[in-house]
Amino acid sequence: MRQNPARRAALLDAAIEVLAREGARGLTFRAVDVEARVPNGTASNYFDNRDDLLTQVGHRFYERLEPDPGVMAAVLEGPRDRDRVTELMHDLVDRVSHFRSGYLALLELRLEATRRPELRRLLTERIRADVDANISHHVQAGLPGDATTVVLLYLALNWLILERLTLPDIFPEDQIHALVTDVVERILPGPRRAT
Amino acid sequence: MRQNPARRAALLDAAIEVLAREGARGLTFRAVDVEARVPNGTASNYFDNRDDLLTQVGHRFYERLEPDPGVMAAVLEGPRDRDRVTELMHDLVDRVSHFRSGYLALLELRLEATRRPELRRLLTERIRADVDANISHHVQAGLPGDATTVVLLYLALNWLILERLTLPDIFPEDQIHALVTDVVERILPGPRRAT
DNA sequence: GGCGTAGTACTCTGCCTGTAGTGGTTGAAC
DNA sequence: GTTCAACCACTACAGGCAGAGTACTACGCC
Repeated sequence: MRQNPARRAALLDAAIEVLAREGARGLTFRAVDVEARVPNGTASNYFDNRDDLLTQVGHRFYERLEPDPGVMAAVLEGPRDRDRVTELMHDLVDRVSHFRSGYLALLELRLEATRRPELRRLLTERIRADVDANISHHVQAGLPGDATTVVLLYLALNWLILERLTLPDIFPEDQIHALVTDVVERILPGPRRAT
Repeated sequence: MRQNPARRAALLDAAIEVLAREGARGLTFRAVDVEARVPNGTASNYFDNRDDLLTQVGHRFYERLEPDPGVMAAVLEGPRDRDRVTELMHDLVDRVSHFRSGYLALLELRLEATRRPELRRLLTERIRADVDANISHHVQAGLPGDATTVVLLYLALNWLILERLTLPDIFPEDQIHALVTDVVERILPGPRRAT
């Protein structure tokens, strides 16, 4: 089992791309080797088996999603009203949508988690932490809405992104934007701008 | 190319089960043969190739999801207020959740649609029709809320179901129930019971 | 009796895994 | 500064395995 961390990370990033592009069906050691432009058999040297690979991909995904200090700090600026939340949600949706391969890979992992207990444990832990972090961050930033608000935004926006990335013609691009605004308006009642 | 419609349907139903259980990775002609308890090579005789198989699975899925007249009629009974909507949404979530293999198979198909234009066209068409039908049905039944309401319920509840089916420990079962109520309460403002 | 299909059996192919072996690089010890 | 050891990249290969597809036989229905 080789140890070179940079190479391991490169292999995992390649695996994310393969997952998104070819699906779970296409995720083989060989495909990872090719995607990472690395000699055949390299992935075999870094991962015990497919299960090991998938679990490490899960870890890697969240490693790459580590909080962006800039974005976090930006939330603390500006007003704390509903229009601000709308802005933040637009940013969020756009940011996640732009990491298309990552998002699709995560969906593949979710489906794989259905049959791999260890992967399921990992994803459950990370996603729950993510939701909790969103809630406390939202509340502590003094933004309007409670924990339930944040969870409902999480639900609706996630499916909206999924729809956008898998079947983009269901909701055309301009409608997506309007829908994000609608989501916040309906889920977060109250005045638009702080009075 | 064999024609027997009953056998074809049985093969497609088997394919749905395989998709849900083994994922897109496990969906091979052989696996379908085994699942349908049919001799090896049969699926080869019924489908040109993998693409053909997947597209027909998409058709079959929606064939099986044809409107349930009983459920449709039930909506027209009882009051037309928010509590009624909450009830209906609870029923909906439970009904869809119970067709676990179908829902998971559809998710697999969505991801496959990312790389198969024909499948994407098919799913786009059927899902858009589904959303539109939900909207007109809701409005014509005189239930409170407009088209946007229905779309937002669609978004939030779909992700809730996905969460429930793929990572059940994120939101424990009792919380799911409460969340459905929350979703309706927040998205559909107004009095609980008709006055 | 003929058409279509179920069922059997077999081959061919291609891909994937895992590993052995070699050469090179780096880092440490002296 | 030289030597040695450890690690790793890379090549090449063997073995395996499952799946696709197809001839062929048998059977039932019209």
